[in-house]
Amino acid sequence: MATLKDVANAAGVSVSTVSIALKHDPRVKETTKRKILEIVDQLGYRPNGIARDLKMKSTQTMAVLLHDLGGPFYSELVTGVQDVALAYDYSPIISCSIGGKGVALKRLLLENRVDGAIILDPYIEESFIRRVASPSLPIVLLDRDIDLPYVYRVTSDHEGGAYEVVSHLIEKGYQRIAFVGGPQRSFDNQLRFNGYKKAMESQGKAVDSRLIFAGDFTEKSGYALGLSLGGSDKLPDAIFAANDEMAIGLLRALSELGLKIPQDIALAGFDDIRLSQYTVPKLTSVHQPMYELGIVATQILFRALNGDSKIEPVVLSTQLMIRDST
Amino acid sequence: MATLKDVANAAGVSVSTVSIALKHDPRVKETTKRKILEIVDQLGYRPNGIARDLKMKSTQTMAVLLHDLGGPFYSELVTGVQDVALAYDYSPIISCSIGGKGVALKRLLLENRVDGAIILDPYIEESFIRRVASPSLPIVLLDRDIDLPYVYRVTSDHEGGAYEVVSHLIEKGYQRIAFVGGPQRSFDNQLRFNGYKKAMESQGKAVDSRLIFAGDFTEKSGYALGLSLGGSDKLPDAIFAANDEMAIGLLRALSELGLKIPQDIALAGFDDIRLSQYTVPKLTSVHQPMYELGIVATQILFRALNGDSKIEPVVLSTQLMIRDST
DNA sequence: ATGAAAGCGCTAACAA
DNA sequence: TTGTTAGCGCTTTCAT
Repeated sequence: MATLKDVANAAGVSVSTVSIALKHDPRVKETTKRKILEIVDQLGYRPNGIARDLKMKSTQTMAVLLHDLGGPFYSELVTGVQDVALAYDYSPIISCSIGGKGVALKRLLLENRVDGAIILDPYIEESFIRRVASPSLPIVLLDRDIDLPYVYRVTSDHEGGAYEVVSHLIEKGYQRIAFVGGPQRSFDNQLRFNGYKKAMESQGKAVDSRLIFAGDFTEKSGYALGLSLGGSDKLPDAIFAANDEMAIGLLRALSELGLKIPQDIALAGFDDIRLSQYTVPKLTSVHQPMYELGIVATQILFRALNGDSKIEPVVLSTQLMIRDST
Repeated sequence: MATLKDVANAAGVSVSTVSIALKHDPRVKETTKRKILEIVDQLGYRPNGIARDLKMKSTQTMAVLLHDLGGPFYSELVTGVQDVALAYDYSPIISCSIGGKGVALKRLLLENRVDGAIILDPYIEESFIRRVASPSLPIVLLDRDIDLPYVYRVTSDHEGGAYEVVSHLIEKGYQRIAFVGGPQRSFDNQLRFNGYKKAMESQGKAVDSRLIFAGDFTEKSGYALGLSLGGSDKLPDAIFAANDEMAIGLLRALSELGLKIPQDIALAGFDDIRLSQYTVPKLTSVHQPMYELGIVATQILFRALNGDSKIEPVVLSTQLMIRDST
């Protein structure tokens, strides 16, 4: 692998001349520059970014840490991130923690291989985030509620979205509206539950604990719950599932039990994953602005990178997608 | 940011002692080590990976270059990559080219920021790949047919999968089987067409050019084609779409036209995306072994990284998923 | 217009 | 058991 020095030697000039010549610095004569470029080509010289990063103390790279790539919105999120990063001449690199035992995490964040990070991963521990966040490594945290220095927050309005969809159910005249939640410790889930609760209470409906069920955000858990629910005698007349995966599981189970949706029981989800437009009936859901989330998160990261530390948490509005299941 | 030197000074020892102490090298006395560790903690010292990479001329990092993350299989692929990479103590970093104008590509591959790469992106140009592939940067190319030094190939058996699904249609008794293809220049598409052709010819059916249609792998193109096809007088009795997206578009269009599937017309896709299990009727498709693809690609990359350059292209078998649309 | 030299933070061979 | 030193490939200040 040819280095700057090799090029310099071959061209009969010094490394510094080559270095600046490659930046098209006007200080170097046209003729020498041309010669240098020729040799670069001939030797197949490629700059060593690592050496450059070391010298510059900057990588022009930011990490986007996702739990897994399977989720339906990551693509949109990353597109948003990229659109902003590009303008700053930064490259986002994506890493998913699942299965990686945190090796990549450590390499990227703990060992200064990136200038900043955007994290959407409920499984990365708060202690780790606390440890790595610093003025030289600001972190934007999505969908989590952790208040730490050098950590900035952006989230969708889970509570508002849930409030809206449940209000919609109430308006439609449904009386006994069940909530099928995800993991208790999930921040999103809590907010969605809060929205459910507030919507119910604002209509003078007390939250009935017999109408609260817990799944784990998987389709499977929704399916299981749907089977037991559908078989019980006191069926609710509507269900708000805290995410679409579970809603789809519920839908499948209830349909198999011969229940008509929404006539026998209405069903709404959250996330607006692609599948919800294809189920029969199409699923009412709440859309999260993932692209905007990516945009905003990245903008905030750059503000922090530029020394701005007074950044308030941002909450982005969701959008209710009314379809045929309600 | 504290450096090794800072730690050394504070501990009253030399940098090399600190350096090896942090690797738990038995050469350094327990007591000094303990003191060093204490200072490390106190100063919040974090090793600078960049400096290390420079010295070591190795990043223990590999790039996984995807076109976008929206695809349904990337998650599985990456999981496969990670499972193998972990065993070699390597970290995969993912980058998607879409929208990035190749900035990230250049930074990663051209400037030696990774030790190797796995590429699944039909839009990265051959000339670029040729330029960057080298003994010190081997590349594993997925689903492409480019024969270059230091470039190794792994692909699903697109042709075989297509052959199998079309044979299945023939066995079922369908006579006029149409092919709805993707972009002409797509390597996958060509192979799938070859499979279609071979299956037809092996049954003595000539390929009828009036039964060959071209879309662009999007649902939208399938939908448009479906509308025009469904409205024509000479409807085929089965369609093999070169991917599920188009098949789903076709399905939607044909259903809207009141055609019954598979009674009026049968339909099969390719890729086995998640959605195909949820359409009505469920879509017959061909499953690609994405996880294995990730595994095999990564294994090959490590073989190459270890100096093995005699590596034959690998083709992995697909699996026919017969569902209700045929 | 070009060169010499220092130094980014680390590792490892060699000395002590 | 610990320290000295050179050097990875680059950028940049200061001379010339």
